[in-house]
Amino acid sequence: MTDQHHGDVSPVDAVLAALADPTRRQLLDLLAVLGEPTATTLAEHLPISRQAIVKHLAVLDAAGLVTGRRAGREVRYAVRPAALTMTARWMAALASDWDRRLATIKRLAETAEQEAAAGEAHPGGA
Amino acid sequence: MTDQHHGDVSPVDAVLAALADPTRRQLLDLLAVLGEPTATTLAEHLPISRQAIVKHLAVLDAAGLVTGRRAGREVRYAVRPAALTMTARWMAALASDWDRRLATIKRLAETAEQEAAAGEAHPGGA
DNA sequence: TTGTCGTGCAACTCCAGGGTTGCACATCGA
DNA sequence: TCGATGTGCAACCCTGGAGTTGCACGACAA
Repeated sequence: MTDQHHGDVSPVDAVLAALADPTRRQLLDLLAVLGEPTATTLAEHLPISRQAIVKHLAVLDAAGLVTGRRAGREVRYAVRPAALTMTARWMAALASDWDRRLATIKRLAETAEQEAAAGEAHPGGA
Repeated sequence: MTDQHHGDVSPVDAVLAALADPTRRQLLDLLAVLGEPTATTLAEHLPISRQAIVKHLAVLDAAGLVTGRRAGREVRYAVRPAALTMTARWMAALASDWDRRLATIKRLAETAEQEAAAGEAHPGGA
């Protein structure tokens, strides 16, 4: 009933949920800056435990915003722009849809106003 | 430490948090479709109470995604595309930033690889 | 004025998820 | 081989917020 025309069910759902958390956004920024850090490295840059970071990375991974490559005994994480780009596009489309609808409503309102004015001018026009 | 170059502190924060909830997105869609409904009207279209809807509308309003106009004894809500557009742009910029960084990293890696190969060719080069 | 309808406020329940700690397992260097 | 380092798993606490119900207040119509 809600996302019939936009496909909300898609990754967009997970991406928005993932981006909702400030720590997660911080993590993404950090990821972009550090290149391909490990969870342990990231933990050194944030005031939370490594475990918390791993959980966040799992969420980001599920949203397709991040990938983890195993390298020996460590796991190197990197950012993935694709999902973000897709979501940005989704949002832009939604916004322009709203714009369209609002413009239509405004136009209708103005038309109705004019017709009302015309009705006032010809009261017997009923 | 996180939003120094993107200005994360801005409305974007609130917008993302607001969009994180599926019910809220549903509400936005409904808002766009119905034009300028009241909380009560919206409640008739969703499986939750009016009070819950009012709370959601408050969140959306705080994020700048919605406005409420008083009209007599009722309040008519309407969608506001501006904040969404802004957030979409923010996301797109972030994504392209990631792309830039990833490209740089990749290029550096390839360069290092070539130099390593050159080093192999001239083992005494140290 | 009275009844009705819509909104606003407040208290309450409930659970998802952010964060922690503790420990077991695997990998690397010596 | 052994110690060190990094990861993975599991149990646990605790707060935020989604949702509910109940009621008081304000605005409209008769």
